[in-house]
Amino acid sequence: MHNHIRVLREDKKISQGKLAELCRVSRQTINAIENNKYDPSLQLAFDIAKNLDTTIDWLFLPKGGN
Amino acid sequence: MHNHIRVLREDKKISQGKLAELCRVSRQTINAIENNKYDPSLQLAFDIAKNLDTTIDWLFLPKGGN
DNA sequence: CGAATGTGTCAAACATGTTTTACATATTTA
DNA sequence: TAAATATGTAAAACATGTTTGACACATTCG
Repeated sequence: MHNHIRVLREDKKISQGKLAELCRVSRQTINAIENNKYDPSLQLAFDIAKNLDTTIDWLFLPKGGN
Repeated sequence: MHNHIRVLREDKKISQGKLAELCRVSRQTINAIENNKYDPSLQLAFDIAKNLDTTIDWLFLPKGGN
């Protein structure tokens, strides 16, 4: 699963730590997701999308196409 | 997290077992998700949405609004 | 330069999602 | 009515996601 978090986050000029705080998760979690270490939970995916003013369907590109 | 899986699945007249097979997970997984025992992984959420011809953002209603 | 901020990473512990096997009960259909 | 199909549920094992604390390195800013 690929995602567009980093670009959008940098567009909004907020740090991984700030996004983590907005989503109420640790900074390591955001970092791991941006670097494709693992996928976020569905709830966290919604939180990230919301805080980056977009939708899950736009932010994430599932394996196997959608 | 609430979801509209059951209605959509019944609209398409497929069983939990059939949807499970299409999504390549066990029937118990689909059953647990329909009955809000836990949320699917992000990848599985995409697979379910795809097989029900809809989007994650339409299918799932995250806790805390979106 | 030195301090502060941002990013990458690691390990251990803990939380959540998924499979398998199994059984009970209901609903449909031959 | 009997057989087949569909659903709910449970426990154990296993896989994945998340936290905490820690450290390294780079970049920015006073």
